Amino acid sequence: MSAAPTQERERADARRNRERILCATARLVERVGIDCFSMDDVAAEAGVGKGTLYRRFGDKSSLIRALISEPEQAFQESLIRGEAPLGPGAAPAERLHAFGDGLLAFLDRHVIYMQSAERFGAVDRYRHPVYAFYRTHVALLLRQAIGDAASTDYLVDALLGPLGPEPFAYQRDARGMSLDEIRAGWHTLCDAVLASSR
Amino acid sequence: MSAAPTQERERADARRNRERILCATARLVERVGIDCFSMDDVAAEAGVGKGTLYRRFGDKSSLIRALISEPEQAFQESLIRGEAPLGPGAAPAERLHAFGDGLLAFLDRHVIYMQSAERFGAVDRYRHPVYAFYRTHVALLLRQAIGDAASTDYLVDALLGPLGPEPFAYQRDARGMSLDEIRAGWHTLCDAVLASSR
DNA sequence: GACTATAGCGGACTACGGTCCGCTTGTGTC
DNA sequence: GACACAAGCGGACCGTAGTCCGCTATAGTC
Repeated sequence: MSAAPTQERERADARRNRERILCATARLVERVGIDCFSMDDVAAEAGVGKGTLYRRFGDKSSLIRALISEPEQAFQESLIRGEAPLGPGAAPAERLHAFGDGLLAFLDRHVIYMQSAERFGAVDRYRHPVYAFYRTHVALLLRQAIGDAASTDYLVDALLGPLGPEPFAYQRDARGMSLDEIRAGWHTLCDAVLASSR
Repeated sequence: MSAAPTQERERADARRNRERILCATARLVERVGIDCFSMDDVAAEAGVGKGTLYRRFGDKSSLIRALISEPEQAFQESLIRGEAPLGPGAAPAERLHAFGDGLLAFLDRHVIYMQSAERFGAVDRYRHPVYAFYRTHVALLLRQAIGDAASTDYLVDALLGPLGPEPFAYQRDARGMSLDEIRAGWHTLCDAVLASSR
């Protein structure tokens, strides 16, 4: 429970309250489930005022995302500096497949948080900085793999589409697909796209 | 402004109020823009109580969707009974392309409503009956075109993904793509998927 | 240790979506 | 036309996300 100081200097009470809030939120999620607690509940559980909550986390969406910020940042880190095939060193096509596997594994664990955060979020998934990050990554790999065609940019979004929280949750929970089936499906899609410009 | 009686018998005052509400909503949307009015505003503008609003439309999402229910139903109708290539009579692959064009044209006109409805909706896009309808349609065409493989079902979702309100709005408004560029991109994706199993 | 500027705090307040329930009005029956 | 009854109505009410601003605690300075 730390979720990045981010600032150059953090006052002691601020730090204490940030941790309190994150712990309280995690406790509430475990006790009553995600989506079954209000921001007032969090404030009460943490023993802070609502103003403090919003000063630190902006909105409910950010608070929920903060709960999974560590694994999310770790995944992003491993894309840039991790070991091949997720990180640099492998062939672009191979890295692309590894990226899909990695993101699907991440979703399989954290999708409830992602969905909840999205429900309360002011910006949709596509406008979120994290999407821009993934987009850049996939665009680079795709261009390396199949070169630069008019529709390459579009195909990036097409590949990222099924890796969003809603489609994933739909496939897994509503359609009852296993993680392996979803993975296999995405690899088929990925191969189709990779083959399209060759 | 009618949006389907749906029931076997509708009382006169109920009908009158339904029309009032729909007209008032349309007027508000035009005056202040979508998302800039509350349900209280609608009730006041229509001259009815809030209870009436919710009795007829369930929630804000449904109210907004009701505004575009006529063109939406017309589009669905043309998929089933319309002229080829959108309706029956053309080759599956051709119908698939026509479906994408048609849905993108629909989105281009109504995406603001779709997004707003989704923001307030209790169920996400994938759980909405309309998605199930499109899904069945595309699944049928895809199976006719490339046969039944393990991942065919997944590819249906992959094809429908970029035809959602959020990705469309992102591509058009945030990325500045023209409708033609988006169309071309989807056709590329569609062709890639169609070629994948041949 | 006293002083000060300010980052941080807290909770009353607002706006909004949605519910509830007693009252009204339309409709079908005689 | 009178009656009964149910479909429909309306607005007070509730819970929740998010704001605002006067007050407090902290961290540097001397």
